[in-house]
Amino acid sequence: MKYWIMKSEPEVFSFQELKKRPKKTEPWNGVRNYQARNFMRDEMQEGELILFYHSSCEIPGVAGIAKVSSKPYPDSTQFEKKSEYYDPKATKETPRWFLIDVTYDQDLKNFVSLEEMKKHKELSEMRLLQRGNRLSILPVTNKEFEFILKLGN
DNA sequence: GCCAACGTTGGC
DNA sequence: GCCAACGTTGGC
Repeated sequence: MKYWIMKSEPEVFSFQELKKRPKKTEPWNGVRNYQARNFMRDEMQEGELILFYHSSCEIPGVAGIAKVSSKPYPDSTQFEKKSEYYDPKATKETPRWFLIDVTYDQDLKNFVSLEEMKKHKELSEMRLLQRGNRLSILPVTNKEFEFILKLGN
């Protein structure tokens, strides 16, 4: 069982919007970074828990808990000419971009801000907090996950 | 809006 | 295969 953190700009797609989806589920499309793709395609397993992180906003931080809810499959937006995520080098025979579905799991009582996370030495090794890190999907250790869950509840 | 850090592209 | 130029991310 692995744990993950996935970043989303709340103005584009927030944790609250995920919860409001009819099936509380959303395909995590638009990822165009190979490392992040590889996590989705090769490592993420159905049922694994995700810290849903809000980035590029007034108060960045973890907004809630989600879970992986599908096996990997091709991101359909790569084939759509009108999509901002269109990739002319991708074909249906050899798709380049894969994704998994993400489903709402649980709310946190409190939003756990980036500022808060930085205060705790228990989280000092988190990849999210290392400088220069820009990956939108990152693994989180069991201890880090539990610690953040505790901060939020 | 700035800028550090990094990923990607493309000429050679 | 190198590497400069360029683009993007994301906190501040």
